[in-house]
Amino acid sequence: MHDQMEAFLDRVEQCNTFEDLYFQIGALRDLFQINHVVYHSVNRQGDPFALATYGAEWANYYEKEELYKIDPVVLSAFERFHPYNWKNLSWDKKHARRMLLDAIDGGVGNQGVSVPIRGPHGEFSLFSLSHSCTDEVWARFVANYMSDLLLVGHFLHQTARRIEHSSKEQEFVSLSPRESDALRLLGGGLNRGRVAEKLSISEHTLRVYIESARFKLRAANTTHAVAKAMSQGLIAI
Amino acid sequence: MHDQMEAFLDRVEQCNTFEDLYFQIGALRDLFQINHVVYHSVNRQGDPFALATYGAEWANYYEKEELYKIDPVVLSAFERFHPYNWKNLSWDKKHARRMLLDAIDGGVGNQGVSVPIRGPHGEFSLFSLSHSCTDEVWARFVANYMSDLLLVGHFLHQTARRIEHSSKEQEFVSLSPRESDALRLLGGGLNRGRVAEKLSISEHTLRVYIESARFKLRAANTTHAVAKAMSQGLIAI
DNA sequence: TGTACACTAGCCAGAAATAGGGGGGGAGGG
DNA sequence: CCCTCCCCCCCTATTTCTGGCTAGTGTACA
Repeated sequence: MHDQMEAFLDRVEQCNTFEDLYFQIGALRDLFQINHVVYHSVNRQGDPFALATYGAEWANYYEKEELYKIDPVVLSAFERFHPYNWKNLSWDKKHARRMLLDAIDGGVGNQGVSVPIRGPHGEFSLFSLSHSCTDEVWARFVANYMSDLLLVGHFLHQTARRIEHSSKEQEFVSLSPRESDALRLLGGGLNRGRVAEKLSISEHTLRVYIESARFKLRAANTTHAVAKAMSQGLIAI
Repeated sequence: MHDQMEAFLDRVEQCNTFEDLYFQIGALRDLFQINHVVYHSVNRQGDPFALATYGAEWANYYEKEELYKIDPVVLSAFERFHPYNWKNLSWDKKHARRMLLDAIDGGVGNQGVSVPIRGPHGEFSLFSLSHSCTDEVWARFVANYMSDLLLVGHFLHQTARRIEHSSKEQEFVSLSPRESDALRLLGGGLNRGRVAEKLSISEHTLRVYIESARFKLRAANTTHAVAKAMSQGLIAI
């Protein structure tokens, strides 16, 4: 199995189009002999993007019903670092439990595991496997292939971002130290007076920084600028 | 080697203190037979934290001279997703080249590879190996152990955050749908008038949501509330 | 069958942020 | 040498946000 995984990772790295990648997603499903494999970007502002072995039916239903708003798999992804078994999420809300039943009906399976993947500039993807089996069998599967899941997730993302970057030129903003300091402190709840005090500059000067940061980030106001800077990984609160 | 890496990852997972982790860092250096191993958080504002096999001399010098401000290894980390060989960075700046010579003098080695690791809430760590050898030997080393480096980096970070989180407890809040809608749209740059319009409620009502969200999140103002909600994964911009 | 909480709506005064404009100094790269 | 970018300071007018009140409906849960 280990050699097969190495070979798989090599094939992923050699993909040059999303079609290639989609094919590898299917190959991985066959390799693991499970119901489904999904890789999708949970990017906040970018175009939604997904490679999934799901049928279009479930995908459309999911999209239309805005299930990502209540899906514990997606919601908890933002909090997680390590791959997580879907079994360990909180399914006690009524909506969530109903969604789970819908998902099982939709052929997704009653078991799943997701790997969160974070890149520069706030890139965020989720790599998930789902299957139908008992809790025990699935727990063993997850434990056995933990390392492989991490690597596959990483290489899928690596390849996806290479393909994406080759197709379009993206502009990344960078903030000057003072600008990011200003936004960070503002995001920390300090008002302009406090921030200026903390940075040992006049409030007027501070304003220049905030405005230039807003301009760079194309933000409508301070709150927007802080939110954008956070989602692009430029600052951390 | 593969079995040894698996065993190593297990030992890392079993660490319960930073001292344990530091011991494993040293063990990894011996396992790879290289000069140095470092794991450190590159958090922009948070408490600096590092586990390194370096001597205190170089570490102090690095810290005192604020070399992280000009170190290409650190600066390019923010842009990278995949592990990167230090050879491929831009050392053409005058400061950078001088720093490199200092580092070689300091026993760091003339070769290195770094693995960027990103977690929730803007966590950002760097896991680096350094050594003294020829470019060719090092390139082979990096290529051979790429997967291992990724896994070790991941598990080091995973364990470090577990140890850190166990020492301080966090409070979890939950927002009502309207509250999170309000914060999400505000974070998107809309002003209160626009948000109220979009949610089809009066601006006065919207304010109640913002204030209750602020209260729940213990935020000083709207910007703070949005930032906190984002960093806790309650909303995504 | 309360009790809690989400959701809705309004008013007012004061504090804070934004939108424009003006100025200057210094460090680094082409 | 110029050009760019970062850094620092000041003014006024307008818009927006915040904090302090009151008060009704509906739903979920114990």
